[in-house]
Amino acid sequence: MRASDRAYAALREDIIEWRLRPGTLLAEVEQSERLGVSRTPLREALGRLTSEGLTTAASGRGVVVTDISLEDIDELFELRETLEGRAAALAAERGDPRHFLQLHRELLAAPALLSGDDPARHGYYRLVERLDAAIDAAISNAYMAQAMGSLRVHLVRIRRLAADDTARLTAAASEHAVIAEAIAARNPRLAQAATTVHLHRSLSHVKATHTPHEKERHG
Amino acid sequence: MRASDRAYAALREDIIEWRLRPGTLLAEVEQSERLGVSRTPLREALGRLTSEGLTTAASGRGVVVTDISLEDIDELFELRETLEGRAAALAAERGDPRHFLQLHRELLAAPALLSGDDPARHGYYRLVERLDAAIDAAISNAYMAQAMGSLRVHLVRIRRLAADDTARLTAAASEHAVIAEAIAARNPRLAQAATTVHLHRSLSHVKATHTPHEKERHG
DNA sequence: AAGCCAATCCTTGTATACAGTGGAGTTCGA
DNA sequence: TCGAACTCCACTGTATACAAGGATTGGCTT
Repeated sequence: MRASDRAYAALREDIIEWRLRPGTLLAEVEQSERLGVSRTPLREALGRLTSEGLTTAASGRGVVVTDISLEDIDELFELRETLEGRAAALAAERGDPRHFLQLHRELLAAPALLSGDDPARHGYYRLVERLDAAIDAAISNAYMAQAMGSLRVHLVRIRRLAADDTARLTAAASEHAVIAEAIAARNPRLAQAATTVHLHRSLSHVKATHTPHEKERHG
Repeated sequence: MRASDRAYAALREDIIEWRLRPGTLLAEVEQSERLGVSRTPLREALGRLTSEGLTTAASGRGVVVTDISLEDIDELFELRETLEGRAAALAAERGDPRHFLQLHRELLAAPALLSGDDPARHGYYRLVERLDAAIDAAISNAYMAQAMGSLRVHLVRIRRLAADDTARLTAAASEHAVIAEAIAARNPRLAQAATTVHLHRSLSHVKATHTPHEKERHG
């Protein structure tokens, strides 16, 4: 694996996992020494992060980790509703019903994944990722897939802000199940509506859990 | 201006203007000599182009100019309809009607821009860009603006494929005028519908003019 | 004392040298 | 004659040295 890939992956995970908090200045020499690569591949990694929006170029000082506020979350979900709503509708038109029926069944059984001893909820999130991937594959539109992919980077970052308690994840699983069912039934309008409902409930949850911490300072 | 910016701008324009055709291999030394910069800034430029999708990394050989086929155009317009349709609706909800009324008036007068001696249609395209910018500003959503911006890069590239004759541009101007009027009237559904109509007619025109040349080879 | 200017330092931006890997071409064997 | 393997070359990937620019801090002036 290339050194620039390692630096990119390490920095990306540090930002997503909030080990590098918004506003943190990433100086080239500092980070290159920390990650054990030279400045050249590190610069490439920073360039990729900046193009994704995870970092912002600060003229003359370096790059800083991009801030993500409540306003950003509203904007992010507005775009998300636009893209994922349409994606669900297109998947309903084009997808293989059997595939989504299978995902529907697994999503109905998701509470079992949440009750077990899996604090990081890997099993659950993996199932949701499979639904996303199935929708991506069904619509077979590279441009749309790329647009949604660049969105998901920021969403994973937000996930860390929300207290994803078992109650919310159980509800989310059933919302996902409705989406999968609508796609399997080849009902585009229902699939889009179910996606809209799910996203609004997710957003409400994030804002409800995050607002109390709003006053804490960062930097 | 930085050398990497110059290299980026030069390569980007070469690709958009079809001076560098799809499939062309961009070797680092070759391009760095041609553009008069060293390999380091050139690599940064290539990285940016690749993240935008204008070039694709070919393992071990370098980067090649991304192909853009008729299928791509369908996919591109599918995403475009999703994003721009929603953007028009949001602009109708949030924009300043006076601003869009002004654009509406100018778009009605657009045929005058097309009849004059301006072979590159700069005046016309500038007016359309102002409408795009006004919609962007009205929705005030950085994520959505970025998504639409990355789309427009590819659209400019396609524009070169279509024979933008005066007849089509005159029709397009009147379609744009309808969109501006709907936004000014604060009618989101009409704005979205007008955008859908406009994009479908644009797509039909592109496909009608491009299909005859489909068989020509490139590389 | 406050504001402005200048100088210095730290930072990014660029060039180039070097290493490693992948590909293509050629040659040998079946 | 065709296929496969090996070798060589060219290209990318990385490191480092150097240059240039901006920001910050100190001193000077008002």
